[in-house]
Amino acid sequence: MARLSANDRRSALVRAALAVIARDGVHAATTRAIVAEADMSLASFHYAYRSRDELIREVITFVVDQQEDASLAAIVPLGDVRGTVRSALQAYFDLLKEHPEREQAMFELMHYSMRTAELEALPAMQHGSYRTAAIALLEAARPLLGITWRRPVDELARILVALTDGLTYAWLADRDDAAAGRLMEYIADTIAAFAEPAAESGAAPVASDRTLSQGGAQ
Amino acid sequence: MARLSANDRRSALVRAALAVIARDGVHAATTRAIVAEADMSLASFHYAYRSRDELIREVITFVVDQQEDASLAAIVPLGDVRGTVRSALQAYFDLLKEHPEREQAMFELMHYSMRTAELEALPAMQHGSYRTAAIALLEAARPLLGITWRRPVDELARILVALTDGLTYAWLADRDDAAAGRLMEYIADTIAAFAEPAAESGAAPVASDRTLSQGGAQ
DNA sequence: GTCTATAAAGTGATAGAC
DNA sequence: GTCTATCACTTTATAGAC
Repeated sequence: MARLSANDRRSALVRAALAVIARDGVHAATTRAIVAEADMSLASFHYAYRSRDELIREVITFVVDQQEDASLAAIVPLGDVRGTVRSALQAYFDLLKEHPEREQAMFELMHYSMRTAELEALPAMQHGSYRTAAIALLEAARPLLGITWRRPVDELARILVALTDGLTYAWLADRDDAAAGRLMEYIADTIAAFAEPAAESGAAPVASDRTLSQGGAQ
Repeated sequence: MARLSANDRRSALVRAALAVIARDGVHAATTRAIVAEADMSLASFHYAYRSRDELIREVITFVVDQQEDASLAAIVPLGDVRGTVRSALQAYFDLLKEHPEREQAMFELMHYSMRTAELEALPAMQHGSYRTAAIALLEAARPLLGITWRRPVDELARILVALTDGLTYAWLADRDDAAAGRLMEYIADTIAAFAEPAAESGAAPVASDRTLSQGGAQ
């Protein structure tokens, strides 16, 4: 095996561990499976990491930090609130369909953290980073669409995250694309119902949308 | 150890396994931990079950069946749709707060099933049983409150289950009671927005409620 | 730094006495 | 039926040669 710096080796092991966890689950991510994935010897693992737990801890902080950046914050305003939310959801759902194992791995890693005293704080941090992404989406939409939100953005973000988690879990359980589509329609409707045209603003609202009706939106 | 029938021993082991899983997680539910919990010898385990996998399979089918019965179907109509849904959610949330490990165990067992080829079908079944319970709640509310639903009950059930899953996951992650309370208020509002007074009915509607507005309901 | 070899502990499962 | 003892295997982690 080529000589790698400790940092290179550590990050290679983190990526290998993530690959194993996504493919076979947390319980299958043994040191041997991880070094096989990274094409390393078992001893090299313990040269880079003191213990398996130390690696798993770094895997979890890695995915939490990673999420902080990207996620669904890639907002593409589509004229109205409903369409904007709907397209953001579709982008997320496409990713989920393409790599279901990844989202499943996130869930498993969070449950692992909840069971590990040392990692107790991480689920709240991860959930917080999801909420941060949702807040960014909602805040970005406000000036672009010429709207304001009827309730605190933080509260709407919690609603959006809860719905997205529910969508993810439901689809992972039954793989029902059509039902997921209907659920996304509802989510777009219910979020749009919290928007109202901004009263006074330099930018003209791009479009008004159905902010009051919800039941008949589909 | 007293002599037990095979059935008694099997159900004792299922209960012991559930206790271990709730307390320490699925990965900690080794045959030795389970027989210690049940105060049995290791050999007795293999007298009752061919393998550990066979027990875990029975544990999962047990919790799925159990859920089919009880869950949140204990409906207490409270005059209007919003209050009825809100109180059902509160009852569920009180259970969650009292035994967070149980709900966590459910999630872990489902993820375990998703990773086990033989148990692949169970997550869809479990999710289906949640939806069945939600349908029962929505159907029971209809005549009691003199309302009809604007959309197919199955679709509303999916929304309600997604929101409940999201609520559960969020609270397990951050244990924020106040945020969970606000989320439950929203859920009650958004479900109530799908109700409308029944047009023609023998029973008089108990109360009309805000079926059209949603944003200002809180 | 990287390897092979191995220690030490835990796992599911079984044999055989009673 | 129920037990103790043990097998065969896997796991994390380390020792020591190179």
